Amino acid sequence: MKTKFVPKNIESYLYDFWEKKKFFSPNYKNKEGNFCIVIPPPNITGELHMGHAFQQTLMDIIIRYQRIKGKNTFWQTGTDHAGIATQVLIEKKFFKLKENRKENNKKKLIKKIWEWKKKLNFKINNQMRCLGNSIDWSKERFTLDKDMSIAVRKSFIKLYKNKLIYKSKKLSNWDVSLRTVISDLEVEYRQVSSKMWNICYPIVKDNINNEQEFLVISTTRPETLFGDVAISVHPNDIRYKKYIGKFVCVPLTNRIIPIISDNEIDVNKGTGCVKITPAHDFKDYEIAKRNNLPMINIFKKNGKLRSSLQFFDSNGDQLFDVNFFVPLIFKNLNRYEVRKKVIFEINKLGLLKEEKIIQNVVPYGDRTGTIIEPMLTDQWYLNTKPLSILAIKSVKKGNIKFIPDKYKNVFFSWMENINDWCISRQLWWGHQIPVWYDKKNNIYVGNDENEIREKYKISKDIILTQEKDVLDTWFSSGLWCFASLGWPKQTDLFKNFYPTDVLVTGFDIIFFWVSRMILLSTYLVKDKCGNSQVPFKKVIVTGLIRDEFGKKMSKSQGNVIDPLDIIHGISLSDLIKKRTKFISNKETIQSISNFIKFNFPNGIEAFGTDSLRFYFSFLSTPKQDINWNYSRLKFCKNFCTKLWNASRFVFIYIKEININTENKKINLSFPDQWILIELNELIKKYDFEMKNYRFDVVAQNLYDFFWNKFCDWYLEFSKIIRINQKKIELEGTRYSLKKVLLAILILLHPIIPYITEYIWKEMKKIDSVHNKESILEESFPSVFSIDANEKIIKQEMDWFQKKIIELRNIRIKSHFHPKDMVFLYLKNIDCKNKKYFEKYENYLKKMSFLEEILFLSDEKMEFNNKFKKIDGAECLMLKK
RNA sequence: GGGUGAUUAGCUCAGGUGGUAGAGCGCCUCCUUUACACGGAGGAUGUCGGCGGUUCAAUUCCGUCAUCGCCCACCA
Repeated sequence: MKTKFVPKNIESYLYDFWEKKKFFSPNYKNKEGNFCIVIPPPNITGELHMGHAFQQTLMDIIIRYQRIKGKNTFWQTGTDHAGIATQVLIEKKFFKLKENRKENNKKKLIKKIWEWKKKLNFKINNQMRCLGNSIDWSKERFTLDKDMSIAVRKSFIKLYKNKLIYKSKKLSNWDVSLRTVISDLEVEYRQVSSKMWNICYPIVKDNINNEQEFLVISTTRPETLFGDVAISVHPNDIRYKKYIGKFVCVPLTNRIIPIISDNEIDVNKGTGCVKITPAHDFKDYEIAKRNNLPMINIFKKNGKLRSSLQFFDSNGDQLFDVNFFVPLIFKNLNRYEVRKKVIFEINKLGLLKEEKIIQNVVPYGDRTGTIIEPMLTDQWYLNTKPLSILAIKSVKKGNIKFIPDKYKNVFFSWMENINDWCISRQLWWGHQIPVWYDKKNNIYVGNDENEIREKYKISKDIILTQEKDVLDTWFSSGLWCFASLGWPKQTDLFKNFYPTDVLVTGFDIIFFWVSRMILLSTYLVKDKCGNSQVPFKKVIVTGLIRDEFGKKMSKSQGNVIDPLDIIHGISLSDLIKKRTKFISNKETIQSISNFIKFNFPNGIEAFGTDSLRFYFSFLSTPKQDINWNYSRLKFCKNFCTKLWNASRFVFIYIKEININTENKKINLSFPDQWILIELNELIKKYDFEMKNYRFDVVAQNLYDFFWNKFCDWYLEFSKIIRINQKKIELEGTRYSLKKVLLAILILLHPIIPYITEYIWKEMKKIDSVHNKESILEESFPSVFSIDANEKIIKQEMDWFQKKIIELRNIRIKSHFHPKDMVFLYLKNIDCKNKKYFEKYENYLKKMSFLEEILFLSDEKMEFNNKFKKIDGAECLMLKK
C-alpha cells in the first residue's frame, strides 16, 4: 500500500470493477428479502447539484447497508423529461423566442431536446458513477420512454373511465410567456410593492336632473376594467347600501354594469367597492358564479388586449364576441402598456382619484418568472378529492411513514384541502394526452386511434385528431415508482420490489411529487386482494444544502458548489469562471472573484468521493436547512487518511507477525477483549441508527470508535504487545487487529465505498482466507462472544486510560520530555489502586515511559510538596 | 392570517424515553516518537434565547414571551 492516500488513484477503476462484475444487479438468491429504492429522477435540464449528490449518497448508503445485511437490493435509476423546464431551456438556448411555438417548428424543437437529453443523460450518469452510486445501469429509465407512455395512457384511461379526469372551462393560471396553463403549485407568490389606483365609476343617474355621483373603486390592475361585469359592495356597508341595484358606467368602454352585493367583500380593504372581473381574477370568478354574472375574456394568449371581447355566461359557455368596447388606441398593446394607457386616459377624464404604493402579493410562474394571468381556458383536470381519501388513509394507517415525522402533518393539511389538479399543458415536450376528437368535438379516450376506431366503430371517413396538449410532467413522475419497475406489466422487478421501501427526497417536492405519487399509486395499484398499494413504505425527507453563510446556492448568486469540484478539485481560475458564468453585472463578478481569491487562493483541493460521502452522512441531520461547512469536509478527508494509515500499520503488523490465527483457539489479552467488546457495542449502535436513518450518528459512532478507541488506544496497546514478543499475546492481537479492521471496513463501506474496498483488497493480498472478490460480498459483522466479564473489562480499561492521562499530565507539569524515562513514586496508595497498578504495570510503564513504579510508605521519602495526587496517593515523577 | 421549525462553546452543529453538557473546526502549551504533522499529548471555553410552571432533579416535559426561518393561503 502506498504511504499516501490519493483518492483519484483508487476511485475510477474500482467503480468499473464493480460495474463489470454486476455487483449492483438484483441477486434473487439472497435470503433476507428484497429491498428497493427508486431514485427521484433528476431533470434533464442540468447536471447534478449538491442536493442531488447529497440525497443520492444517502440512498446509496441505505442500499449498500441493506445489501451487506443480506437483502436482494435494487436501486432503480432514471431521468425526468421535466416538461416545462426543459422546453423553456431549449427554446431559450437554441431558438429565437419569436419563432418558437409555430407548428412547423415542433419537429425541430423535439429533435433538439432529444439530442440535449442524450448529452445531459450521459453527463448525469457519469456524475452518479463518480459518486459511487451502486446502480444497475441496465435498468435505467426515462419518463418519456415507450413503456412509461403505456403506463401513462393506462392510468389516464382508467381515471377517465372512472370519471376522475374531466375537461372543463375554468379560470386557470395562464403563463403568457409560455402560453400554457400551469397548476396551482407552479405558481409562486411574491411580496412586491405595487401601485394601487382609486378610480371613479360614474353612477347611472335615475333622473337627469340629479347630480352626477361616483363610486370609487381601488385596483392594482386597472387594465382589467375592460372585463368588468359588476361593482360589488358588502350588503351591510352603510356607505354603499343605497347604491345596490343601481348601475355604473365603466370608464373608457362605456358599458353599463350593475352594482351588486356580496358577503365576501371586505369593507376595510381599498374603498370597499370592488370591480368584478370574473375572467381575470379568481375571487371575482367565484363571485360571478354565485351571482350569475357573465364573464368577459379581454386578453389574447400572449397577454395582449383583444380587440373583440369574448363574452361567456356564468357556466363558461361562450355567448358572443363584441368588438366595439375597446377603443382603438388600446389595440394590440400588452397588459402593462394597457395599464399605463388606461391610467393616462382615466386621468385625462378626471376620473383618477388617487394613486398610492402598497405592498401586495403577486403570482409568478415558477419557471418563467412572469406574472400569471388568470384566464378562462379549456383544460383537463384530475378530481383529486376521491383519491386523497385513499392517500390519507394509507399514511394514517402507517403504511407510509414520513421521516422526520413532522412532514406527515404537512402532507395531511395539503391533502385535506386539495383542489382539482390541472393536468394539461399547452406544450410540445411531454406525454400527449390520449384523447381524440371528431369534427363535432366528441371526445374519445383510448390507447391509440385504431383502438378507438375499432371500439367506437368510427369509419375511416371521419377524421379524428388527437388532443394537442401534453400532460403535466408530474403526472408521469407520479407513476414513477411503479411504472419504472414495469407496471402495468407484471415484470420480475415489479413483482419483487413493489411497493418500494424507501424514498429519499427534499421537502420542496412533497406536494409536487411525493403526494401525487401516493395519490396515484393508492388508486391505480392494488394487490391481489384489491388493497391499495403504497408507492413506498418510508419517505426520508432531507434538508436543503445552503452555502457557508446559509444562503441558497444559485447560479445567479455565484455561490454554487459543484459536487464534482469537491471530488476532483478545481483550479482558482476555473472556479472563478464557473461561478461567474451566469452573472452579467460587472461589480457582482468582481466581488465574487475577490471572495473566491481570498477564500480559495489555490482553488479547491481534490477531496475525493469518500470524503464527500462521509461528510454527507454527517450532514444528514433532521434539519430543514443545512449549511455547507468546509472545515468538516476537511475533517472527513482526514478521517479517510487516518483510515488509510491505520490500515497500513495493521498490515505491517500482520505481515511481520506471521502466525496463522485461523481455526485456532485464540487467547485474548486485556486490550483485545476490550476492543472486541467496544466493537460489539458499535455494531449494535450502528444497526440501530441505520434503521433510524440517522447517518450522522452512524458516522459519529464510527469515527469515535475508530479514532478514539481503535487508533488512540488499541493500536498503542498492540505496539506494546509487539515489543513484548510473547507469542500468545501476539496471536491474540493479530487476530483482533484483523477482525476489528475488517469489521470497521464493512461497517464503513456503505458510507465510504472506495477506500474500504481498496483496503479490503489489500488485506486480502496479505492474508487471504476466502475467495471473495469484493467487500461487497462480505456479510455484516456478527457480534463476538467474549470469554470475560465485559463490565469488569470496561471498568478496568476506564481506570487504565484515566491513569495514563493523569500520568501524562504529571509529566507535562513536571516539564519532562514526552519520551524521557522516569521513575514513578507512589506514596500511601490504597490497596485497590495498588492492585491495578501492579496488574497493568507493564502497559503503564511502556505507555507512559516509566522506568519503574515504586510504592512507598510514609516514612521513606520526603516529597517536599512537589508531589501531585493520584487516587489519594502522593505521586512524584523523577528523571532517571 | 393558519401551520411549522429553530435558538446549546468563537464558528458549524449532535444531544430517542428528564439525573453532574458533546463533536468537528478554531484557540493556547508541548512533541517531528519506527501507521499517520491530513499526526500525537495536554489544556481553556457554555447561568443549553428570556421568564414562569411540573419534579427530589429540566438543555430535555408544559406554558409564555422574544428573535430568526420555512410552508400554505392572499393581485381590491
